[in-house]
Amino acid sequence: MSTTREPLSRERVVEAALAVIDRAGIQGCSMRAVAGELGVEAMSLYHHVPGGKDEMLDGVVAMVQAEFVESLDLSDEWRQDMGAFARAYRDALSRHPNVVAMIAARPSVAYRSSTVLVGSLFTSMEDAGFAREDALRAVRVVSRWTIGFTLGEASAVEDGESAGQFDEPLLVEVFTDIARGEADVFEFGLEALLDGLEARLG
Amino acid sequence: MSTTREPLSRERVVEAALAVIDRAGIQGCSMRAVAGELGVEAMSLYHHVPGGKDEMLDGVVAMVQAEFVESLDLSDEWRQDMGAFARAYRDALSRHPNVVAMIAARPSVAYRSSTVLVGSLFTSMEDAGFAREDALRAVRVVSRWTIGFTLGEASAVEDGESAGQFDEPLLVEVFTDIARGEADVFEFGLEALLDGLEARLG
DNA sequence: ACCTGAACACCGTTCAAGT
DNA sequence: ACCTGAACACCGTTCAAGT
Repeated sequence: MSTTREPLSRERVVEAALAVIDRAGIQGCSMRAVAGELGVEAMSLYHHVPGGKDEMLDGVVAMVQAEFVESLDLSDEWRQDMGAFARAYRDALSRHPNVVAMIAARPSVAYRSSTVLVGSLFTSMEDAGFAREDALRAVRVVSRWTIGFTLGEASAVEDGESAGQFDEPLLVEVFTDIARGEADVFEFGLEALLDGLEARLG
Repeated sequence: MSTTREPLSRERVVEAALAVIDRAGIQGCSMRAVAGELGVEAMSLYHHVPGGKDEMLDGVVAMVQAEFVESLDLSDEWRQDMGAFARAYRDALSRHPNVVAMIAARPSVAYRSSTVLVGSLFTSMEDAGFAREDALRAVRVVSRWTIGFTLGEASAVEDGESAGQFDEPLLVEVFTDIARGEADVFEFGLEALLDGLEARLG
């Protein structure tokens, strides 16, 4: 431990919270634990996150979301961009599996921090010939689907380990499959969905 | 309040927990609150739910899931059954919006209580000519998609009320749309996904 | 057998006090 | 200005004790 007294800040608090969540889950993310991560007392956090724990967790969601948005290159070709969006989103969420459920429960925080992205996808689709209404729906369907899929995936990993406990052969098969990883199921579903959207063009 | 001393049971405890969750959310579902619902002290619950709060919440998920599975009639025609499955699932989850996030975080409990259903969908698809692998994937994709969609929908209702707070016109539009209800977005996405799956036949 | 009172080790948060 | 000690009102859970 260095004695350097880097001063606390909103960003450092949120970073520490993300580190604790990645390591110990949301359950383990008490104000006291985050403070401990920073070598500080719990009460100090409130000076930088006045809204308390809720604001801190909102900050964590926004940070993960921002990481992902910045990592994404768009081409203005709707199908490619939709695919890139879904795959990059899944990648980002896989790096922080314990955050996925938080994102799912805070869609407005997620939308807010990806305005540019959603807007770009939306105009790409309109340019390609989708009805305005369908473009709006499609963006929401794909982002929802990706969150939903990754959410299940995040909690399925631990469940997969107990596949043998099922007495129904089909369930054993399903959960063994899950434990092997889900990348191909994700691709299968994504392509099916994009095919279905493409059929609605014009 | 009658003085009838209907004895406590596992089922009554789980029912009371569901009632509290529907009314006050998961946050409000403390052991003390559930006990209060039953006119009993918190410590009494442990005699009927030895695993404590976790087991109680698992029971709530299983109960909502069972309600839904029992309400569903299947026809053995895969596309119709997939659609009926997704729509009935969304309906059931809409009746208990505060439970949706719990289901998303407990996929194994959900699967366990719908073995028969998953098995039936699976064989319908195989009968229709889907490869075994694709049928497995398809069942998972559709159930995930439905959970993910409904999850966002459940928390979007409250978010929709604050649509005006966004400074980006597109976001205002998106969230106003959400507040109006999402049935048509659900139908749009579901039909697109089923179209995409159908294209993979044979 | 079923229920409970008191207690333990936690939690988020407040607020007056320290430097 | 920034941090903290002590305290408050909660929480899940244990266990010996009551009926």
